[in-house]
Amino acid sequence: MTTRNTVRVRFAPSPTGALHIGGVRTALFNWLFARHHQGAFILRIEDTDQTRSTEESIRIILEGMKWLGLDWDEGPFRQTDRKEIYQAHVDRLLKEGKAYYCYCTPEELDARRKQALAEGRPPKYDRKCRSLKSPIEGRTPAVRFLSPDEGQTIVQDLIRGSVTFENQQLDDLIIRRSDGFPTYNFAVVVDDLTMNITHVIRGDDHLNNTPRQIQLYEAFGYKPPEFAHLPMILGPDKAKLSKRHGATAVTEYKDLGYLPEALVNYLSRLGWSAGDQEIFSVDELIQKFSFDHVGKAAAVFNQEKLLWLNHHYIQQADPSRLGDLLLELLLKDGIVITGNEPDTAWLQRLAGILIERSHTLIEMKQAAIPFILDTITLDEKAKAKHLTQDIAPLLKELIAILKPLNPFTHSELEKTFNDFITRKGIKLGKIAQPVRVALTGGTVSPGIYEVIELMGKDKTIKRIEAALASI
RNA sequence: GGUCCCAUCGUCUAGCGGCCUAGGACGCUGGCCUCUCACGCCGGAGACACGGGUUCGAUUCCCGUUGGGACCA
Repeated sequence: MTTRNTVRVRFAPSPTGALHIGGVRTALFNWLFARHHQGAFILRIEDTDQTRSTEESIRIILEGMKWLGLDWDEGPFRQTDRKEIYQAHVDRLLKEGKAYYCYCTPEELDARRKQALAEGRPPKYDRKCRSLKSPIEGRTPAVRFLSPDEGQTIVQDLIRGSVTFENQQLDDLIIRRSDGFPTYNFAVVVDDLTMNITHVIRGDDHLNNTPRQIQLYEAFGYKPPEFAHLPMILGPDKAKLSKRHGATAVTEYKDLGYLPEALVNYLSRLGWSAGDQEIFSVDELIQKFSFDHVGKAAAVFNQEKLLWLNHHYIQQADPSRLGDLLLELLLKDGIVITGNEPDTAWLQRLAGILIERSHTLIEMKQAAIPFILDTITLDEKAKAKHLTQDIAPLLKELIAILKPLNPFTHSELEKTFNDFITRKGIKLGKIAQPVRVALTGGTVSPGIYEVIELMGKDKTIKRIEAALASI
């Protein structure tokens, strides 16, 4: 193993809420890159904001990652466990004269900023405290990084090429707040360099933070890692994706009946491509992923396409898995009671006939209900249209024919129905639709023979009788 | 406001100077199939933001404009 060249990447979410779509995409690209290069994927929890961080969020994030199959090799590390490390690094910069104490209060800073603006000067920190000879009594200082004020800092980005920042534009970053906590930009650098991260892959909302981070690496005498800033994911209104755009948390997608592979496939194609290919297995993604084909422009999240992919993966899914997932949802809704589960093989067959019409597992569950429940309610419109007086005699006759039918199978049913309509001189639709309404309550269902076969003789006859009674 | 980023069909994207009368996918739409709805199959509408350059030749390179976005404040 060539340690020197081993790729090490990390995903570093803040546990201040659910695991969001944008975060998942960042995690996914990191993970794909790591797996592609047989490197390490490290999970780090950025929980220094203790007022907003919760254990519950951490749990939800880990659960979401597991659900998607994004396994990590190291961690989860927590920033709150690493306070001494940040402290040591602050001390080092202080000792080397690369950082200094700042006693300015937010009010003072704000006043001077406004004044600078009013006088037409850039609102940059004026380094007032740098020349301070002794501490100001009664105040706890923050620590600022003494950043170079000449020259340029160039970010070499794997996606964007080189991006140049004038050092003059960057002011002396606070690295430790007066409450003793390290600031975000500082903690990230200390973490990434102590964890030997080789590639920092994150959203491009961090691009502007990058030059100051590079300066910190240099102050510590380290070579900065490679950077790759991914384009943002937007809502349909082209604003940054947020809660008001509907479901944004991974757990919501799970609850909505999406398969993890659909979400992974969809997200992988948001900002990345491999020619005309749309469908990718995880192995293919790992094999084909590279930054060469990651785009620069932000991408709008498109529910419809996700739905299409979900449908695709439902159709591809293993029947036993679908049966299990279906059962899980039915139990959750109390449609099926524990201890009274339907036969596994039967459930799998049921799932099998429902997949064509199911874009989500929830749709599948809905369509499964008439097959499980003892009684159903007929849709009023469907009933009015198909369960009419003139149909009643036909249904009665049909019951008489079905009762002795054995075996009660698709092919036998098809034969029976064909004989029946030939004898009656009617089209199949004339009888199939009323039967469909009687059996499922509505006008939409899988093929009528599939429905009848799976429902079984007893239920079929009972329902047609019930429908007749309601006419 | 300052800094930085971005710009191909409604959306995701292919395109890395001539293969482009711009390809694929979702969505939309016409038709076929058909016991309903779907699935599937066949077809259609639909884009290089604008203006300058560079070049024999620009979607592709450069500059500007416009329009989005992010970060900081």
